[in-house]
Amino acid sequence: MRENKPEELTMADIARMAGVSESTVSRALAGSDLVAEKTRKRITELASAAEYTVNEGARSLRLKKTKTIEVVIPIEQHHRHHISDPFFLDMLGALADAIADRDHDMLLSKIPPWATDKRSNALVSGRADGVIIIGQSPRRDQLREFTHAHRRVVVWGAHFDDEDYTIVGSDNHEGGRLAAAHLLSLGRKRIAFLGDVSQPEIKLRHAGYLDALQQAGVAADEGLTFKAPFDSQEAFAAAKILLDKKLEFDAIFAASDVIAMSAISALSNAGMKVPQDVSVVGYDDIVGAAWYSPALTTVSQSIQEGGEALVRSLFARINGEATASVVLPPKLIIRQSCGA
Amino acid sequence: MRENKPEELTMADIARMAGVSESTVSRALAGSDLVAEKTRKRITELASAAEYTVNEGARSLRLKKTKTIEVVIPIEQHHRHHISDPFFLDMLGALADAIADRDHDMLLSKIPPWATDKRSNALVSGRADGVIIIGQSPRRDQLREFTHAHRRVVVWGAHFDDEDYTIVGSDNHEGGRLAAAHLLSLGRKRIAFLGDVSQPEIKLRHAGYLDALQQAGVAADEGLTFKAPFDSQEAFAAAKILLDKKLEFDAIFAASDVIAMSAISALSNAGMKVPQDVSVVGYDDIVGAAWYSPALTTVSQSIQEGGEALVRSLFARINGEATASVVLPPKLIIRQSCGA
DNA sequence: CTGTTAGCGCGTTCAC
DNA sequence: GTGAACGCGCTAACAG
Repeated sequence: MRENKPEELTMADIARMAGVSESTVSRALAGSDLVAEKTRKRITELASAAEYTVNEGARSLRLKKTKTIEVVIPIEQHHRHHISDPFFLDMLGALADAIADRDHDMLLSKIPPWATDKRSNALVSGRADGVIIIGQSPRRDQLREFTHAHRRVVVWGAHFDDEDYTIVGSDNHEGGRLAAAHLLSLGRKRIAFLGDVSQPEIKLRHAGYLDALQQAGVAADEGLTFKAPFDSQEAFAAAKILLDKKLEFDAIFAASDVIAMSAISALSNAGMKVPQDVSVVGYDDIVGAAWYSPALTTVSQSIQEGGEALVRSLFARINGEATASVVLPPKLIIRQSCGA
Repeated sequence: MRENKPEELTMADIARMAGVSESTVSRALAGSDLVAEKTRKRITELASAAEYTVNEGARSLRLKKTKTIEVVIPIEQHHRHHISDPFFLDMLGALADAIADRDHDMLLSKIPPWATDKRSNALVSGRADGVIIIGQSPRRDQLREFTHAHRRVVVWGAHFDDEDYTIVGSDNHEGGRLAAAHLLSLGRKRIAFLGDVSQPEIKLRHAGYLDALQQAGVAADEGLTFKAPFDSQEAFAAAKILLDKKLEFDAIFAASDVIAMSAISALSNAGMKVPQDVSVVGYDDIVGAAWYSPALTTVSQSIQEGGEALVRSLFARINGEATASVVLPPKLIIRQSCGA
């Protein structure tokens, strides 16, 4: 196996080969017009022939820019079963595109930067120019402290009036309202809510759901709200409780598509039909939603735009500009799980 | 908003504050025992009080090690619909853990390193110490050329005798055999195959399926093999073709769980029951598989171990050790979609 | 045990 | 237009 080691080639080598100084090579490769057109051409050709590439590390050190963005995303493993909501992969894809478009690298981390037990904060250790955090962590205070201490940070999550950092996210309250309103318009009145309201985004979706009920003059039944975590297995369990308690209900608003699917499984195992017996609407519009059986009616978050907005805001902050939070409009996608 | 800028603190600053030389600070922070216990303690405390962190960029330049691993993963968007097989997220999570365990960073890229149109190869531009490539690309020749030119690379994929790079993956042939054998043991004989056999891994699963048929003395019907891509939408369409052609079949072996789920949707839309009318087995054991309705019988790839094996092999190669490819044993997970 | 010196690979003044 | 010198922040070799 032939072993090329072009990585050992340095700018000085190219300079020597071209019979010019390092400075000239540097300028030529940077496309500076301070260098004669013909020498520039000669140098660039020589460099590419030698498969030379500038050492980004050295360049970063000199320029004090790493051209990399850190993305912190809470993909965690639970026992043997992983919580792997497709939402995260979609978001990751969107971010990867937006970051690559700006010619930067993406550093992926599962651990929030304030958890200093492992590697230190990428921002202060000079490994990244900015940080995107997906989701307000369970420890809100730590997130707040971090965003206060560093300006090159944006976060994806729910909007609250008391947060003063830049946050990008969809209008969860409106999303919840849309879902419940749709269910109500179909004549459903006993709508169960499945989702962990201790999470900011879910809390807002729940609030929107309550508002829709109120607007429709339908009394909300506290007993129909289930604090189900974003985990298929436990969502399934929660749905079973709903059934076992023999509560009267004709619809389910699930805080995520994964929860919705798990609930539908539980229902069908119990012999109940969706949408005939109960209507179900999910949240996220993950890929599987359209091809589930029945196809899932759900609230779409336009993750693509979300990722782009996050990256745009972050670069603005890196450039010292002021940024406002952005609220993306959710969209109700009507398919078959509601029967209309 | 108070703006700390600890990132501007340099080692020289700490040295000055402590009244020692930079070298001593460097040694102290590195935990070297060449420095007196008490001065070391004084320095580390001073540093952490000042919220100083070593600049990793400068350190990398000096050490010629970046402590970061590039992961190339083909998460692509198709029109409006993304191909986001949960498999990738699971793999990403496993890799993130294995890489973090070794105190390294993870650079995520969607573009293979040989596509030089955008940023250059992270390996030669000194942004990463090694590369993990998920999946043999459609351009096998480019992958081969790349692996021949660089030694610090491992790839996840299918094993073929003619490949001479280090490859980690599960035994796809055996997986396919397991799935088909299970179906046959249930008395199913007309087993359709749904999967894109132009992909190496799928091709092997198909071969295993054919072997199982032969071992059982059941004639394979070429007409039952469908070249379905790994995309929910198109898998759904493929399943419909199967139905529309009114082919006689009593089972489906799908090359992925996503395909299996799509197929089940198509079947149930057509009024066919799973597993009563047709048995279905998938591949991957993604999270949703267990909570799907019916719960999916599938072949599990133990992605967790796969990720660990990839990283272990890569670090071995980085250290100059020779590495052999590793084949992980797949496991049949029996649930309800086969009726047994 | 500690300080001094040197240089990792590059971009950028400032001369010529 | 081009080159020489300097330094980004750090670690390692060499003295002492």
